[in-house]
Amino acid sequence: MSVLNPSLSVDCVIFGLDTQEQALKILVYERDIFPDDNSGNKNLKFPGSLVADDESLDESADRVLKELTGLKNICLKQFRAFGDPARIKYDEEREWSERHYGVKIDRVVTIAYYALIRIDEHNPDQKLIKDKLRWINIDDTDNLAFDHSYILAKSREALQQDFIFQNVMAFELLPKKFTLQQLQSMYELILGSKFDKRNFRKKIGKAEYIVPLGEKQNGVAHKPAMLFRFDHKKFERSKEGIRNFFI
Amino acid sequence: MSVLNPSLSVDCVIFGLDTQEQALKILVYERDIFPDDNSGNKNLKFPGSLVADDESLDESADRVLKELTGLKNICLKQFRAFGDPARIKYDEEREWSERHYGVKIDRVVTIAYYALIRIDEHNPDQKLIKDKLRWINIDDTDNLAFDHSYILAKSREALQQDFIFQNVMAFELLPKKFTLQQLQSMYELILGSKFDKRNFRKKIGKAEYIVPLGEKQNGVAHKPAMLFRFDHKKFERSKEGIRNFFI
DNA sequence: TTTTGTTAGTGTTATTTTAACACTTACTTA
DNA sequence: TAAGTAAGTGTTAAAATAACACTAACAAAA
Repeated sequence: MSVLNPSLSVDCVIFGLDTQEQALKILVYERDIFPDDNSGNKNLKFPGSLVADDESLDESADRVLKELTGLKNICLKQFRAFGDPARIKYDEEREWSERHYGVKIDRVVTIAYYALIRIDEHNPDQKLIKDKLRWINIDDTDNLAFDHSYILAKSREALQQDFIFQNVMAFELLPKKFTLQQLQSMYELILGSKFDKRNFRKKIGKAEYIVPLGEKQNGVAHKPAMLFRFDHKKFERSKEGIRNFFI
Repeated sequence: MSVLNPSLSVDCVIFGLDTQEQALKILVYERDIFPDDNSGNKNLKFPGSLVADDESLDESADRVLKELTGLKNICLKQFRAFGDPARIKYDEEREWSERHYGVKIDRVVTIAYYALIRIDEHNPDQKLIKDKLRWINIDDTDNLAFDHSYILAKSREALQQDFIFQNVMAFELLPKKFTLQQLQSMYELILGSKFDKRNFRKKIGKAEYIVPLGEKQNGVAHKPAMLFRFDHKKFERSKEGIRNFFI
């Protein structure tokens, strides 16, 4: 594989919903170039690499994600390019990049993608996990490598907008059968705010793409919840009629 | 100026509101590589150029726009990168690019920006206009150069989303003093749909950042309209409270 | 000076949506 | 059988939406 040029990369912000802990996490790759970085997260970066000369940006993102994490068939969404000349902050980072890629690196413009996945279903490659990859809580991400904290902030904005506009398949985040509580929790984690349970359920009741299964949870130490499934076709149809709020 | 690399460019989609004609237009640059292109628009492209090695992407877009059109102090918004290996469609285009930039071109990834301006205020440089630059109606843009028709389609989507989310200063499009009819027309042109006049005005009445001036139009052959102005500070403040629609 | 043409401006109503709020039910485990 | 836990449910007041048609004020033409 020959790289398109040494100045263009893709980076992947993978959001994972941890249904157990009810937390939103991101997948980071651990470098070891700052051995004594106890406080910050300077060693943590998003999976990313240089773009090859025969692939589109989308293809590049898919490939890089697969190579670095084992994750495939993930719906990655490009959301922004980052090209500040000073986005490589430390000399150690530049040196690490040059060693890592085996090319001279001056400046790298990166095209950033994000994806939403369910941690317990799409698990990254186990041997990679042990080695270099980690899920970390999204609120626990100060001072990541390069400008990756900034990239994370922008990816969250994009995610929230896309989520509201239904441009994003957030339902990948839930198990096939889910409860309304899990659904609400997902909304709250993505949008970063809390909703009233009854009002939330009233709204969901109108969304014909969330269909009750007539089954119940079992084995839980409380009243068992109804289970629902998500109807992709109806969801796609429902996307049409959204241009009603302005100003 | 040395280029960062010959594979990375910026392109600027400049939307201009023509208050007279009440039309939304885009600014295109005319090449002459297809002398007999009578039907299509293969010779028309957005202003764009290669990124220099010492500038950020945003700086590059500002510079390129200024060099090619004379426009400056325009608020450009990055919305997407385009990197399909086949986005240069014709050999003639590749040859033109190589002649034009004086470098070998294989493939160019471009970072696309858009801006909204008022045609009668920010006029592009007159001598450039006569030569190479033209405003064309936005519905009149089939088959532009490279993948620029696709870029245009994506820029409109981004514009509409940003407009609804108030991430964009659409009020740059109007004269300092404007009528509600002009305002409504702007909304309709950007969002591509029509609104009821009375309901529109009711909504506007609640937007405290659109303030009546107590003046009227004059010289018009009908009942003169009230004039309004736009209050930037109040607008910025009003942006905070938008996270109320979900699902 | 009157008429004509043109756009500005305005209010009501029925329907839908929102937001706030608290108790009972059904299950497991102790 | 009691205690603990999350599920599930309805009302109401306030606000937002959507549909709808006539009069007012000006310039230009007759």
